[in-house]
This record gives sequence, structure tokens and C-alpha cells, in this order.
Amino acid sequence: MAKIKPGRNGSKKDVIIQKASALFRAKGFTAASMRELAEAVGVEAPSLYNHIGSKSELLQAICFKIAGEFTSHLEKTENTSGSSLARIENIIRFHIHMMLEQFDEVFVANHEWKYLKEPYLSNFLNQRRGYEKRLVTLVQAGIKTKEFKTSNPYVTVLTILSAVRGLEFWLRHKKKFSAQVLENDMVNHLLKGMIK
Amino acid sequence: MAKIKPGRNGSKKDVIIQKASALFRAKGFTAASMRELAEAVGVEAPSLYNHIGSKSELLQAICFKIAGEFTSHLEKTENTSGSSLARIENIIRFHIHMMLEQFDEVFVANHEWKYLKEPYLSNFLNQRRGYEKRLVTLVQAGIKTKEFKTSNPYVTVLTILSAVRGLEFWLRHKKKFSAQVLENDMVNHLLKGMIK
DNA sequence: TAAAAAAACTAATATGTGTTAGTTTTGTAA
DNA sequence: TTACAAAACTAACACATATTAGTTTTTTTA
Repeated sequence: MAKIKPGRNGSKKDVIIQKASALFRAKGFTAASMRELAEAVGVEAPSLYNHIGSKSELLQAICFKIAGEFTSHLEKTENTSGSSLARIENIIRFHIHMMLEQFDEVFVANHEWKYLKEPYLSNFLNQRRGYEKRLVTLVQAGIKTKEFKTSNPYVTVLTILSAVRGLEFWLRHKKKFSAQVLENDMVNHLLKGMIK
Repeated sequence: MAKIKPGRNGSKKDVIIQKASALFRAKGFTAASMRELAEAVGVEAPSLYNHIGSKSELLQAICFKIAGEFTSHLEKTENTSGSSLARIENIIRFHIHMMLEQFDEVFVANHEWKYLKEPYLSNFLNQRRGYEKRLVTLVQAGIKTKEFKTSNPYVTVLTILSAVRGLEFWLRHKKKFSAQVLENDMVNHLLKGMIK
């Protein structure tokens, strides 16, 4: 009898998800095949289905795990008593850390979410929109307290999020500077600009 | 006898490339099928091959057209007599314009280049690396003349390129602010930061 | 050690892919 | 109008895809 529910055995499933993250990042969700994934796991393709429901389910697991981590960190930050500047800086540094420490997963969540099926796709996008909206609110607060320059807060958030997202290209330059330099220089740039 | 060389008739081929840009952007290169493309063009799939050589060739056309435009603009800017600041600002604004005016093509070049086949893949990456290197040189010049703060110039370039790349998310917010606000606020942010 | 459950395997299915072959229609020039 | 080339069409191929069925091996439990 095949088709066994994953049950409480999360261990092997976790390995599959981790290998899937690396594979989806390297080749893209659509181009990555279950046979390749199986090979990475060290098993034949149909055996994967003893642990997972479908290829799509893997993408869901990856995307929502990452989305959840960002959302929950934002919540914590909002409930902190601190300046708007401190909060924004905290969030920027969190994004950088996530990017460096969970590279494959974050990359997949950033690039491959569009292959989610409904209703997961809508769900994911709503969560993302909500996240951005709350960042905008945070920036608006900083403008009101005159910590930040007056500007369109959506553009500010867009600039910040895009910049940290670009860390996916850091691997290319890994030899040229350390993660510490990267983090501090980028935070400085985003907060204080590059002109002397 | 089928299999006719495109010859001097560029017109229909251009339509195909344009439709392919939109399709590849919306669904991704791998997920987009030649049958879908054919439908967008208003023709049966095999008819496409009267005008193009392969699906891959379409991707090549898109990626190298965009890469060429960026490279040639950079060349022009380098040969301008002006401050490092003026040059960098000029380049940032060019990126923003490209993003807004050739959205589909730039998006595809940014996201789908990894599906290029050799030797085009290596060629494309070399061109890209060269572009970034020349931007780094430009930033280094500005640091030397004390126009720019001292920082790792690779990080500066990474931050700038990533930020402008993120304009692909602007469509989502199109209603909330104009392209002019977007451009000016982002340039300001990248040059002068967000702290008052 | 015997029984039960979990997870591997092979074989197969239905579907979709890019592309080619061969033929017919359409447009153009003599 | 006839001849020729360009570009459309239908049919088909060879291959890859995710997934299911059925069976066998391995691991766990009692």
C-alpha cells in the first residue's frame, strides 16, 4: 500500500524541503524536476511521495516558512519601544541576516512564489502586501517625528526592500569583502546615503 | 519546403520577440510554452519557426538587446566630462528609465538569463561582470575625489543596482505615486540617504 | 522473533514539451 | 495569369514531466 501520510515523521520531509530549496534556487521551480530532487535526496522519484504530497506543496512550505519568519520579526519590532530609526535599522539588518543565513529559502520565496497555486498564491501576496504596508507605516511615523526626510514612504520602502533583496548577488563577490562590511556599509548607505 | 531563413524580413520576427518578452516576463521562460506564444502572436506554434530558429534564440535576442543598451549608455557616460556624482546620478536615472520604459525586456534579462545556453550564458555573465566592474571604478573615483563617503565600492554598486532593479515592483503601486516622484525620491535616497 | 508499518523499488500512465515533415494557402513579381 | 517564394496549416515525433499503482524491502514495535 503506497500513499502514506507524512505523519509525525518530520525528519525526512525536512531533508527533502531543504534539498528542494537548493534545487529550486539553482534551476528555478519549473525547470527543476522531481527526478533531480530525488537524486539529490538519494532516492528514486516516486519514493518522495511517501513523504510529500506534491511538488507544489514543497514550494508552499518554503514560501510560507520564510514569509512567517519575516512577519513574526516585524511584529516583535513593532512592539519594541524605540525610535523609528532604530526600528528601521533593526529590520534592515534582519533582512540582511535572513538573506545570508537562509539564502536558498529566501531566494525561492522571492523569485518562485509566482508558481504557487491558488489559494496559496493569493494568500502569499496578501501577506506580502500587508508586510510592506506596515513598513510604510513605520516610515511615515519616522517622517512625522522628523527623524526621516520627507519623501514618498512607499518609495523609501521599495528602495530598502529592493536593496536588501539584491544581496542574492553577494555570493558572486564573496571573496572581495566580509559579511560584516557588507551589512554595515549597506545599512549606512540606505540610512545616510553615499554623498559626503 | 519549410525551414525558411528569416532573411531581411525583420518585422514579424520583431512582433514575436515583443510578445515573447511579455510572455516570458509573466510566466517565466521555462513555464512559457511555444503554443502560448503562438496564440499571443495569432498563429499556430509551428508557424513561428518560419521566423525564428528556436525558443532559446528568443531569450538570447531579448537579453543581449538589453545588455547592449546598458553597456553602450555606460560607455557614453564614461566619456562625458563631469563629476563622479553627476555620472552616477545619470546612470541611476538611466536604469530607472529603462525599467519603466522597457519593462518586459529588462525584467526578462534580469530574471531569465540563467536559461541561456552556452556560449551565450558565459558571454552574458561576462558582459554583466564587466558592467559592474566599471561602475565600481566610477564609485572609486568619486571616493578619491572625496565626493563620496568612504565605503566598500562593491557594496555601493550592489546597493544601487539592487534598488533600481526593484522597480519591477512599482507596477503594484502605480496608483499611489507618479513615475516622477518615484525617480526623484529614489535618486535622493540612494545619494543622500533617508535620515534628516 | 513475529507482526505491522514505513519507505523503498519498478512499471506504467496521461499529459505537455519543442520541434520537424510535408502540404496547402497566401502574397508578390514577371 | 502564371510562377515562385513566403508563411501559414495539420500531423506527428521523440522526449520529459509529475504522479499513481502495485510490489518488495527495510525498519520499528510488541
